[in-house]
Amino acid sequence: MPTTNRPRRVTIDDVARAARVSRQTVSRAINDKSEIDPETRRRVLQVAQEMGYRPSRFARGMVRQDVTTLGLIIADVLNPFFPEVVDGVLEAADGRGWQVVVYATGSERAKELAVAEAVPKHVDACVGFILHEEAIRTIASSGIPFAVLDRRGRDLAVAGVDIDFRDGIRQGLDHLTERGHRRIAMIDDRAHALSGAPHARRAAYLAYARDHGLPVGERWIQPADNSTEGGAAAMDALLAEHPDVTAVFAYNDLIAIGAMRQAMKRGREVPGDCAFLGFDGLALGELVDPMLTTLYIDKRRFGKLAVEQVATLMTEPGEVMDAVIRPELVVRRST
Amino acid sequence: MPTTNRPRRVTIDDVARAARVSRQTVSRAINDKSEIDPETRRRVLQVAQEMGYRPSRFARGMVRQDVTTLGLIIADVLNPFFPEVVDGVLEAADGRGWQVVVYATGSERAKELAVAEAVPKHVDACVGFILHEEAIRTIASSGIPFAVLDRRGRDLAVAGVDIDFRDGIRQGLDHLTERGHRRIAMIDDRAHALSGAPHARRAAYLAYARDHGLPVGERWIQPADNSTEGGAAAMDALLAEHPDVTAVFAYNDLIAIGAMRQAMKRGREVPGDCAFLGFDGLALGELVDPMLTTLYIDKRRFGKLAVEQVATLMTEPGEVMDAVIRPELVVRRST
DNA sequence: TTGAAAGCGCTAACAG
DNA sequence: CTGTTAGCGCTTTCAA
Repeated sequence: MPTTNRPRRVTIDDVARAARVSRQTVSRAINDKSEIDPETRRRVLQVAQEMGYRPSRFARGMVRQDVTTLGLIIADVLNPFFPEVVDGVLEAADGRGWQVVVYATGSERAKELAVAEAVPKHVDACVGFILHEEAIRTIASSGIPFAVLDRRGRDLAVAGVDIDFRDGIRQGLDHLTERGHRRIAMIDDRAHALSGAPHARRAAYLAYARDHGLPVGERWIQPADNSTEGGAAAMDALLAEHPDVTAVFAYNDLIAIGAMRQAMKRGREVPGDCAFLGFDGLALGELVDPMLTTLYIDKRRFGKLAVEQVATLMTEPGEVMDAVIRPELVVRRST
Repeated sequence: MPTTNRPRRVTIDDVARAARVSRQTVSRAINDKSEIDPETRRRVLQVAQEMGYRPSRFARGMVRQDVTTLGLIIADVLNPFFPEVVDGVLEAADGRGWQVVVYATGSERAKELAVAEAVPKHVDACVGFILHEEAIRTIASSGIPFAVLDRRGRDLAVAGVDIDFRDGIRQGLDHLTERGHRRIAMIDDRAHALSGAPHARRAAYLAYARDHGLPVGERWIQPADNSTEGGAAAMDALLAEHPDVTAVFAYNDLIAIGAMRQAMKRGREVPGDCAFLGFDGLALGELVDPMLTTLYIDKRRFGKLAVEQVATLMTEPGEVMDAVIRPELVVRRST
């Protein structure tokens, strides 16, 4: 067996002993305090370095209650919607000196629940984009300051940010009908539709169609996976069922782009034969051809607002705040 | 003044006292241990809930040394290169039950140094995409397990992943020369060029041009901001200086896309008048028109490998590993 | 400038 | 099933 065999971590006491000083003095050296002889400090630091000493962040955190860690729950970093939200959150957190721990759930129920269970043990506060209400409740009931990133009008007693989908969709569909469109289909996010979560986009689309006497309804809603590939596949299905469609309103830009490209591949001219309207306002929308008309939402602000809410909750516990983000129609070439 | 005035946090002892049990029993209830009467548990949980008790993660971490927190340093989430890296890191970390704390530096020297200084205090291990060597050294010397995400062939005694830019660029430029191109310009990342960090892409481009007698060199390198806008601006500058350019090799896909679109706006046909070659292989490259030829690198794997390296370092301290990612030429329509 | 004592809040191990 | 005893590793008093 080896001569040295200590799985135990090197502690401040070990260093103190080796440097022949009190652990207090080691602490002073490590933390760069002033009340210490420069020479002593040098020696202590030297010894600490050699021994590979690293202060335990738990022991330190225990006595100085000053670091705040924020949990950030998102669905999927690969969906370009989220990096912008994350950026807003990181910036707001950084401004407060907070650490940010990121969790991705893929919006899967089991994963959301698992994260909801674990998160409160590891962070001081949390903001999250969460589909399943049960997961939201789990976090809320843990008692940590918490804001949902997409309250979707849920009347839970939880702080959060709402996006005014209804108004956004009115803007978007007004725009399409003004351009003369009537057979406006919707390509929806399948996972969202199946989750049982409130679905303002879908509801607003149906309500608008009804109120304006458009010849469309449930049967003009085509489900899709949340990706460009999903949008493409859904477009094929849509064209098969409703070849006379003249405009498509998509759940988001990613799906819209996939659908639009597929339509073009199938020989449709955009926007001549079929117009496309997205939702989110991804940077991506300006890079495709034709550039995508979309309902822009300020995703960085979205993230920031949620952080501001939990910041308030840290001082004003129990407060239930809300904030609303209003989408803005950005007309480009696809409509 | 208010009757209740306790800024002090509710501790396990407070709950124990209120529930008239030992704090051990409270601990058992909170942690869902089996050795406890269900009725006692219920009561204790109830009291804890009412008092707003939340276990201190520091105190807990102190006695159970089981949570591992990984620091992840990136430049910018908004650059689509990073979400993929982050995804790989999150997945690898999640598989090990690790938490991930994310820091964005914008590759700015001051910010990188600040993060490098702070990170070791807050995490157990770290992987980072860091431009400035001084920041790398700071983290390395802190003693935490650490792997750089982009070692760039630096001969530091630090674990990390290398990307074989030299080979990638050979593949890319071979492809362009086979297509008959000779006046191949490069659009470079200005910040990288100015940082003093090793710059394999630039070096490989120049070496290739020299070795193959291409009529280009330093003066055919145009600096750009790292964005599509940056690429567009650089393309204008490039066309002004070298109107006879027939192909552009860009620092990355983002810049390539910006440059390509600008060239088209200026009346150049792509790839007829001017071909474009990117680097990174972003999903984005398939969405633009024409689709971008690029040197694909597996960014998720990139992140994963780095995590594997620090995982090894946790058990095998001091080991200096490396891994290499080889770019792969993906020929699409822009060349 | 240095050291000794006193906890921070929690759980593991053992005893009852 | 429940309580008691020991720390986990560090910093903040306070004295020397």
